[in-house]
Amino acid sequence: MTKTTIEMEKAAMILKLLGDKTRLTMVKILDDSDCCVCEFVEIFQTSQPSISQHLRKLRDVGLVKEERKGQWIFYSINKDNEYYSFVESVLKQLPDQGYKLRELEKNGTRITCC
Amino acid sequence: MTKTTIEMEKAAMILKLLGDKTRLTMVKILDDSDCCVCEFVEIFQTSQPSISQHLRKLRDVGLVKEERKGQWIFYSINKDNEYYSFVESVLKQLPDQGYKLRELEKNGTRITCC
DNA sequence: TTAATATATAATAATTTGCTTATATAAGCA
DNA sequence: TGCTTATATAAGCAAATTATTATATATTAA
Repeated sequence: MTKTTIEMEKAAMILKLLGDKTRLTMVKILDDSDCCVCEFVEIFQTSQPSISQHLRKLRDVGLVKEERKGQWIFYSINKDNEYYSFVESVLKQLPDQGYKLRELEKNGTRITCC
Repeated sequence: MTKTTIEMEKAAMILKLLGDKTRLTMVKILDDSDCCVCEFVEIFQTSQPSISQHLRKLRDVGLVKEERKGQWIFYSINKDNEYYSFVESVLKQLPDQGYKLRELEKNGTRITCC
């Protein structure tokens, strides 16, 4: 175990960030596979700005990082983040969300876009 | 491991609840020892209604329970709660907060009140 | 170059949250 | 019984959060 305890204030900040269904699901999905913005828009059936704003919050604390690939911007978990192990310990309690991406593939929405 | 995964929606709800420094610290403290309201007021140096309101949120989802002892009401972790193991998995990442109660003892604030 | 697509950002509005102040209730004590 | 202490609750308010609408930027394709 590489467990260094996290400060209470920082822990509360991270938990608040994860305490939103959309962001929590995003992070859980990203923990398995990189994803681009339009896929999240499809998955959550919500507006693009809303998705972007959630991603920004995650990015602002360094939990996720972005990488442009042509027209698209892919997000991925930032394993170098100081809170990564704390976040992982939460994520591993959650049910797998891989089916959400598989649904996209079934719809053809995944390939079309990314 | 008695790990039954928690639904995403419920997980987000619990994380939001814990995503407040005061509540997170309360729960961490209660995980070690029962505590009464006036002790929390002392520890967090804030108003009694504010403490009561935080406790109510924790109680409303069944994370903590109360027991009256004469004049005082003691709060404790509700280990029967369906989210208990999820919460525990978070709490065990956090630094021990026992020193906060020991400080009260030093001040005499713990004994005086409870 | 123009149009289309993907994304970010800014401004605004709606909702939620957390604190304060005031008040109510319950128990213990003079 | 009346006073004090511990706690809860209600109402009001300011700050924070989230979603929406509008607009800007970057890339690709025609």
